[in-house]
Amino acid sequence: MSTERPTNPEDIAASLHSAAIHLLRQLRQADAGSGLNSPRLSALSVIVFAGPITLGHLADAERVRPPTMTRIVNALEAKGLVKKCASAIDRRTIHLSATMKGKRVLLEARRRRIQSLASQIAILPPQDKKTLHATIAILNGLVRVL
Amino acid sequence: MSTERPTNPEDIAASLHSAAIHLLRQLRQADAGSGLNSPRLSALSVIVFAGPITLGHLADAERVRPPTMTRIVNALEAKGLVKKCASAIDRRTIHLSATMKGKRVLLEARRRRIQSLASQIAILPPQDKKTLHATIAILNGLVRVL
DNA sequence: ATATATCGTTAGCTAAGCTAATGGAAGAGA
DNA sequence: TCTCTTCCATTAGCTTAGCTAACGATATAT
Repeated sequence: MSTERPTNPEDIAASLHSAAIHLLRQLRQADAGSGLNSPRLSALSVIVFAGPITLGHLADAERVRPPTMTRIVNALEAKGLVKKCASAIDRRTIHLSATMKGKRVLLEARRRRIQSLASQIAILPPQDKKTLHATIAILNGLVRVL
Repeated sequence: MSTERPTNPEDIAASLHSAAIHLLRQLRQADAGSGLNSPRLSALSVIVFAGPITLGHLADAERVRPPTMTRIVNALEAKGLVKKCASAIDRRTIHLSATMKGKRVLLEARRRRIQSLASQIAILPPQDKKTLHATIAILNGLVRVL
């Protein structure tokens, strides 16, 4: 008897993993228009959506060490996309937030990424759209647990 | 009237994008045990599953330039994970394939990634598993078109 | 036979990954 | 109040990865 079963957790996990890799690899192609490379775009994204945020938390969120994030943030600041504010409460830390320019650049980059995917989703049968919608809640639950 | 609709393509696209990012970021944590960094692991993965493959095609698949892939492949070869074979047909090209050691390292790394995800999927309700299973086919179709 | 195109490599640049060490600041304990 | 420990981000210094341009060897077209 085959172990290939529709709801075998290992098979689902492997296929989800593969699909996510290919999806992001494709979507990343649209980033060339942003003028930022992947690590910078990713950091800016977290600052825009989760800011203000400390450098340590940002490094945690991006799974890199603080020295690495220091350089990335310095580059974003030099481009006028991010600003640093010292904390009045704890002067060891800095609070990072996006400038208006930074928000604009990030949202434009995100729009480019999302747009081609959205245009493909738009032509799917309604049942497929519903399936995708249901999947998102499941995936969000999985990611939170991991 | 709200534009937030369950099957609005933009919303689905944005949420899928975000979920994929978070999923892979989480899974990438398991890679530390492999002894390889992300670019090398990724290249090895393509060689194991799509090999033998030329350096140019591998660079295309990974969305980097040939000089970048040359260095990554040289490092993998130095570690005994990959071997290069000159082509008898076209002596400009080389064929890359994984060694037994390379396959072992990659499959072990992949097992680590998949395992934690599979253990979470295993405890989902059967309906959620079916939803995920249905989603994979849809996602594979989307990725192919992009 | 010659010119053009292709494949992968090398050179040289910038950026990103790391650890260790550092300086400044905050907190805990005596 | 002083001292020690811990915390936060930066700097230094290393390796690796990203790029383009140029190159040499090879294949293809004329």
